[in-house]
Amino acid sequence: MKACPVASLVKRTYHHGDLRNALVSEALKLLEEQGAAEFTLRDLASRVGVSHAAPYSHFEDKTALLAAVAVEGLHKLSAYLEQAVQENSDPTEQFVQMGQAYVRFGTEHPALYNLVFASEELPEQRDKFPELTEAGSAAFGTLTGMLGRMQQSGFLREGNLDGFGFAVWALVHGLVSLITTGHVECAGDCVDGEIGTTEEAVRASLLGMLHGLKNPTAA
Amino acid sequence: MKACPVASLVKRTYHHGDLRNALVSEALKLLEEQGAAEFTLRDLASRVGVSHAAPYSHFEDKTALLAAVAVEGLHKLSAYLEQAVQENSDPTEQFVQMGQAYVRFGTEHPALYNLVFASEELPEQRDKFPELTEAGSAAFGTLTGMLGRMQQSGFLREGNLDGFGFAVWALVHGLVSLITTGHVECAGDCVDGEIGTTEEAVRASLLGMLHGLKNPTAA
DNA sequence: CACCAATCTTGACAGCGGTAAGTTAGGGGC
DNA sequence: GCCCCTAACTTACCGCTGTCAAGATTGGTG
Repeated sequence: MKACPVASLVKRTYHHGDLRNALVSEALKLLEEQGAAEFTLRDLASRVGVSHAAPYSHFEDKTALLAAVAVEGLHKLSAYLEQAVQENSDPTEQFVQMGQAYVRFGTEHPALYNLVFASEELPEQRDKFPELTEAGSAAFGTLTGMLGRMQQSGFLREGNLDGFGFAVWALVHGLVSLITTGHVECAGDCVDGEIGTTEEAVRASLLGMLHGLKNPTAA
Repeated sequence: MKACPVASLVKRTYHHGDLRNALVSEALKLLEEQGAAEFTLRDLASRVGVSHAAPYSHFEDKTALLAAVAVEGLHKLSAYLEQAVQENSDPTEQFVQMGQAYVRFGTEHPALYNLVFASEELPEQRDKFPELTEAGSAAFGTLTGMLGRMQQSGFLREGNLDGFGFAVWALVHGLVSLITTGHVECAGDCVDGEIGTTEEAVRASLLGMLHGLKNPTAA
């Protein structure tokens, strides 16, 4: 009997063939279904159809496995952001749409987002996973790239680009975090109420920040 | 022998006398020393000098214990914010100082802050712990209260107060989260470098957001 | 003084991440 | 075509965790 070279559900053999990728992609699914707190190596392994110790042949650690998943998440996030750049030409709309794309990614994949940005263990081991830093810098670069073009065209005022990026990133990151943890509805009853839908509130926040970064002499 | 009515280190008796408060305050210390991930009920119990199951006489759950700790954290945060209001009269400075006080609280007590705002289990069980919602609303009220006074004096433009508060809160929350998780230095090498210290970057971000909320006809 | 109920201890359980030693089998060298 | 080496996988185990049940202790009330 031939071994199945790619991950599939037909007839497991002793050697899986592509366990590493199967683990990462199944972990992504698992994170969509449940939170990161309930995420278990043993559960993941049994879903892929291997024993609970098999992942240790491909990952040093649970953290190392999660780091690989986080890299995938960052690539996904970058795709969201790039799309917003390409679909809009008007600078204001490009800015707002990118911010909303960021928030959309976070709210559509809360566990994955939390893993990437709110987890405590990944940052300290970041030097062990250079891919993680690369993918993060790429996403941040998409943001500062857009800001740079807006600045060069005179739409944004002078100032350090990384500083602008930091402020914008903090805003959208905070929006995602407050929305996904459910802190929005409770402290003010503002969402879907007085200030309209969450999306409108996000747009308003982004416009506020953009106004602070704008070139005052521009239209 | 008389029992010691307050928590103390002298001669444990079978009945502690004030175990509930002792657990909460020791948990606060423990969170200062180590992250929330390493926080263990058994460790906490042994530090207080009781058996590992003793906390279950006072808390239904580990989550319930953490909820009580989170309430304390929110009270501390409120104190930080109130202080910023009382120590500044100039509206711009009051706004910036409150934001910086928020960020200072988060960076000085990262594990406690994370427990309150980034934890995944507390929100879903918030209806079980009404004190948690109350304390959160109080802190949010300090923010919107300040914004309301600034709006009434004409310093801020018209608009929904909760919406403004949501935007500002998201910004400072994002700042805390990015700083404490260490995502700032890596993606842009901006802190303590090109854009100066973290504190300056925080101030600049707050000024940007404030500018977007200002009344354009004001000075 | 006796008893009750709250408090605390002891001991157990399942499930977790991680390790060590043994088993299987794919693939290169002959 | 065969052998054997090694990577991949399994099984069994460890210490740890949160949680529960049953029993021990005792302050306070009648």
